[in-house]
Amino acid sequence: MGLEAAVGRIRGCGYKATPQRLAVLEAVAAKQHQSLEGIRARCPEVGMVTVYRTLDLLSGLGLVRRLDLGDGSRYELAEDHHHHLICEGCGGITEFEQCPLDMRGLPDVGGDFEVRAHSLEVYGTCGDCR
Amino acid sequence: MGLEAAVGRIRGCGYKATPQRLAVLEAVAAKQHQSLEGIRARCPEVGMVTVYRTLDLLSGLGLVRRLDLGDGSRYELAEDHHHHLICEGCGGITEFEQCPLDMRGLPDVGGDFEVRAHSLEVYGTCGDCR
DNA sequence: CCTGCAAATGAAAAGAATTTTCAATTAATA
DNA sequence: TATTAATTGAAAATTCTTTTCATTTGCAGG
Repeated sequence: MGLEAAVGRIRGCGYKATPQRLAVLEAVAAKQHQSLEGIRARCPEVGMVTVYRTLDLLSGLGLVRRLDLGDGSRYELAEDHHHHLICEGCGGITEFEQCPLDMRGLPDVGGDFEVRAHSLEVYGTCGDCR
Repeated sequence: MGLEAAVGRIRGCGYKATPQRLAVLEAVAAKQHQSLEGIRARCPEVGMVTVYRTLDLLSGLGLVRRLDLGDGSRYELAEDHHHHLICEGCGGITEFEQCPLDMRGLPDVGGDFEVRAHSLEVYGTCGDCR
C-alpha cells in the first residue's frame, strides 16, 4: 500500500492525516519488525506520546501489525500475508509467504469457529548460525 | 508432568525446590493462559518479585511457557504441543492438539534453517459469539 | 540429626514503560 | 478564510519490571 492509499484510509475512517502520523508510518515502513525504539529513532521529531498513540491507531486501522516474537513488541507494515522464521542464534527474522497450513480437519474450525486470521512463527537456527 | 517430576527437574538443574516455586507452579497449573495478575491471585503468599523471578526460571527450565496473544503476557503449563484458537468476541482461548502444518516445501526450512519449534495462533469468532 | 553456606526471598528503592491530563496547535470542512 | 473538533506534546501520574541488599532457608555433607 502506497502512502496516498494510507492517507486515504486514515481520512476515510474520519481521522486526520497529520505529518506525525505519516512520519510514524514511514518509519515503520522503512524496515520490517522494528522495535518501538527503532521506530522512534526514525522519526525523532514526533513526540513519544504521539508515537504510542499513532501505532495504536495504525494497528486499529489495519495498516500496521504488532508482533510479539519473544522480545518486546515489534511492528511491521501490514501488507501481505506472511509468517516468520526466527533464528534463536542471531535473532534474525525472515519472512516467508508460503503458508503451510491446512485448517480443514481442525476440530472447531469450519464448524463453530469462524477463522479470520492466523499467525505462525517458526523458531530454530539459521544456516549461518549452524 | 506431575508435581514430583517438576521438583526433580528443578533440583536436577541445581535449583532449590522452594515452597514459593511450587506455589507459583501450581498457580500456573490451575488454569491455562492466565495473566500475571491471575497467577498472583492464586499464590498471594508469594511476593511479587519472587513471582516474576520464578516465572522466568520455570520458563527457562521449560516447565512453563510464556504466551503473547495480543493482550500482555500469559502463561501456560508446558505439557503437550498445542496451538490456540482465540475468539475476538469474548476473548476465550481454546487449545487444539492437532497440528495443521506441513513444513515440507517451505523455502529455507529443511535446507538452511533448522526448525526447533513453532507457534500458531488462529484468530476469529467462536460459535457463541456469532 | 545437626551444621554451614550458597541460593532464595521479600521489602524498598530504582528504573522503564506506558498512559493520562490539559492547554496550545492544526487539519479539514464549509 | 474562519471555524471547530481532532491532535499534539510536555509534564505528571500510573503501572510494570528489575535491582539491591539484609535476612531467611533448602539441602548436602558430616
